[in-house]
Amino acid sequence: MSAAAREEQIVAGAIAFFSRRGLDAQIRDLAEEIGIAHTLLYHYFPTKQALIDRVYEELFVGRWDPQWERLLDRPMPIEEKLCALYESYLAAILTPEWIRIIVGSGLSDGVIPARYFALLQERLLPKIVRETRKAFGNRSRARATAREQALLMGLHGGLVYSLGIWPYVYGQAFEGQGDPAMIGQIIRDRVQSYLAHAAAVMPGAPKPAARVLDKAA
Amino acid sequence: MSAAAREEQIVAGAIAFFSRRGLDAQIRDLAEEIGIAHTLLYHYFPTKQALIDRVYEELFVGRWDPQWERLLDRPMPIEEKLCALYESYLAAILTPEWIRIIVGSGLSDGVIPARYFALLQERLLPKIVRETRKAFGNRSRARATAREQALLMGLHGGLVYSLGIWPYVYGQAFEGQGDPAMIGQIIRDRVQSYLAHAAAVMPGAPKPAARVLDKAA
DNA sequence: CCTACTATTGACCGGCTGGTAAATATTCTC
DNA sequence: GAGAATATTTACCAGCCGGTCAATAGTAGG
Repeated sequence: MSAAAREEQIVAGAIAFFSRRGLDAQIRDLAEEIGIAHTLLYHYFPTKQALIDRVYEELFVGRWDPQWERLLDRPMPIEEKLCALYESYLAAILTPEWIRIIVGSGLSDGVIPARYFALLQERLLPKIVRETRKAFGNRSRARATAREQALLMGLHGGLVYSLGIWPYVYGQAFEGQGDPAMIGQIIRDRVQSYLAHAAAVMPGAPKPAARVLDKAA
Repeated sequence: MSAAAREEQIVAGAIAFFSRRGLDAQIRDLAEEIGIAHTLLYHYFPTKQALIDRVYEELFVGRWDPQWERLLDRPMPIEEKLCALYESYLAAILTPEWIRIIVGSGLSDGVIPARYFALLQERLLPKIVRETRKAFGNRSRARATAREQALLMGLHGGLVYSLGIWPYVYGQAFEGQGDPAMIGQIIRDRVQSYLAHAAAVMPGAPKPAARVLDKAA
């Protein structure tokens, strides 16, 4: 087997293996799963950490799509924009490998989430807040308020949690899992739910704690 | 030191230790942290697993509050009901120990989340769906639809993710962290966002994919 | 005090861990 | 097809892991 092909096989095997068994799992087991002696790994990667770094590159850098940032600048209704963004974003990250490895890394040394969320917080989230404001006629360029951030994290986290962590970390199935149409419906519902309350948390919004639904109770 | 006090000290130490280092961490390190020989642990717990089981009891069974189920039956506006429920529920679970240990267990054998979420899915979530329907005049007793479940998981997951996983698993601070007033505000915003779209996903709701905000874009 | 019980410890075991060193198998080049 | 380069393996090491065992320190009751 050629060196390049072997290396790819090792990286692919490592992604599958570490996502199932955690980054602390033993490289001897990984080697056995691939069908090689564990020492051969050291021919391609100097240490276990180097292999893990390579997994990070493949999974988190490699799956980041610069289109996501540009998508928010396109002239579309805000709801369509957010739905399109999350359809594309979630399609990239909602795999057992991505979810389990970033969560596992968060529980251990946390370097992977630290690097990844710096990217997310810098490139994507502030832009979403700004576009949300624009959609409601709010031209403010001020930094997102705590409430705006929290509401957006509710949208973002709600999707990642229910479609990623829930099935792949907790092993809980949900109705419609694996059905792209249902995923699209869930995204749309969550985006609409986000937008329905977005205006209330923007800077200069009236009556912060108004109970909008008393009449319905 | 009395046997009972020593045992409590060990359990408390184990909760703090395992939450920081993961359930795979070595009991020798735990013993050193407590200030005892690691063999003394075996005087109080026959195996490492027995100690972990005890941690589960203390943390997940011990913190479950039967009031949560009853709270949903009280005659209050739905928004107040959900805010009160999540204030109390999140106060119990939003600690590094609770969050990190349940997530860590999910990544390894998954027995703790399996047991815990069975409780949640049986005792709390269906009742929330039913109360939400009632608040909007929908008397249906049918099982929650996939969209209803997903929207509720959006509320639930959005809160757990942004207030629990984000800080305690990913180590990302958020504005207002540790401020009870801000937590209350975030809960209220998320509950209002949930309720604002709840009617649209109930059984018999009109126009599933209507774009409610086109005009705003 | 002495005895019996229990809390606590140090020494140790077998198996596993990341990593090294050297030997062997394979492939490529001329 | 010889020789060099490299892919791959076998044998090994030092340290760590959960767990056992027997010895010691401490304490409560008579």
